Amino acid sequence: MTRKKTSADKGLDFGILPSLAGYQLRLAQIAIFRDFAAALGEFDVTPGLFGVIVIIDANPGLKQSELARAAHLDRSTVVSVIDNLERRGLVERRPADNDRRSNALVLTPDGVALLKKLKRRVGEHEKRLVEHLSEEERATLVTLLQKIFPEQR
Amino acid sequence: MTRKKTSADKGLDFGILPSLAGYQLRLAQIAIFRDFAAALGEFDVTPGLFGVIVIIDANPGLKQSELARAAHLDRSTVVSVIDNLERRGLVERRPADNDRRSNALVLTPDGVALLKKLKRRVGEHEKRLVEHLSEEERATLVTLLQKIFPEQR
DNA sequence: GTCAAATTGTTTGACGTCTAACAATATAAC
DNA sequence: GTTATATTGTTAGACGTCAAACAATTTGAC
Repeated sequence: MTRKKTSADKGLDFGILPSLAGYQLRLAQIAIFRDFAAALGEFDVTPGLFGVIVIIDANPGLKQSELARAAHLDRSTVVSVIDNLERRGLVERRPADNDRRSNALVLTPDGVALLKKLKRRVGEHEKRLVEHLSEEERATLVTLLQKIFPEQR
Repeated sequence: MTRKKTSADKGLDFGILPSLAGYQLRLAQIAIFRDFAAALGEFDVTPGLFGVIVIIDANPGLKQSELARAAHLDRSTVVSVIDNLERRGLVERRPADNDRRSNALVLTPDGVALLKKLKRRVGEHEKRLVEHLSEEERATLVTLLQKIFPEQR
């Protein structure tokens, strides 16, 4: 027996949680988000927002719906995300060719410039993230992560 | 060169994202959340809420602040979480001994009964989660995850 | 013992996300 | 060609989370 339920000391009992891969992943995610926010807080950019900017940069002219699918966001969420980025002058909605319903998304020069700074910060963040992993372990981690619900991507 | 930026086909370019461990972790997390929601949607329980119930069960009488720290939630978030669980008759706030500021949290019999059902569902979910991993790979994954920002836990 | 500092639970307001509904437009069936 | 169906962007409403401020209470310094 490792720990009595009724123990009065500060060490809490986490029940089955630590044995669940989903829980460990969630813990890692929370820690990552914290470090990411601390590293990029000055720019008001979350991991999700960073992903959106990278995807627009790599696919100029893509439509909001395509962005939604790529970034695992709802179409309605993309509306407010792009509202946000457009208000900040980082992204532009242009009329799309051949489809008067759609907007073609492009990064503005300011957006491109910001992305450059963000990439440097994210690089440093990523370095801290894998600080206690060897390069081989890092590669293994990525491989294993990709084996989780691969049918969903 | 693997893909032209200006390609007009559906395959989007994800830029540096796939090379980031943080991004792969985020993708896995999103997929896990989806499956969890599908598996437990009927009970209106998220991974975080499940964790809260497990922790209360394993540490009856703990205070809201202790729960907040354990579950990585803000104190103010715990208020609404417990409001929710108390409204559903799953958790009870009792006056704590020796501290008139604090509440001692305990699961009601209904809460204990629900937890039992939840655990079965979560077990099935966890099984799907590691479906494409060998037992050894699963253990490795957990070990590697624990090496990410270990100082934060 | 008194009084400053810390802790606890709470409220309020903000933010990001989702779902459901809608109008405009495009596509497919016939 | 006309008409039904699907897709796109949007709004409105809900939910979960956080941070800041607050009153009640406890703890610690002296």
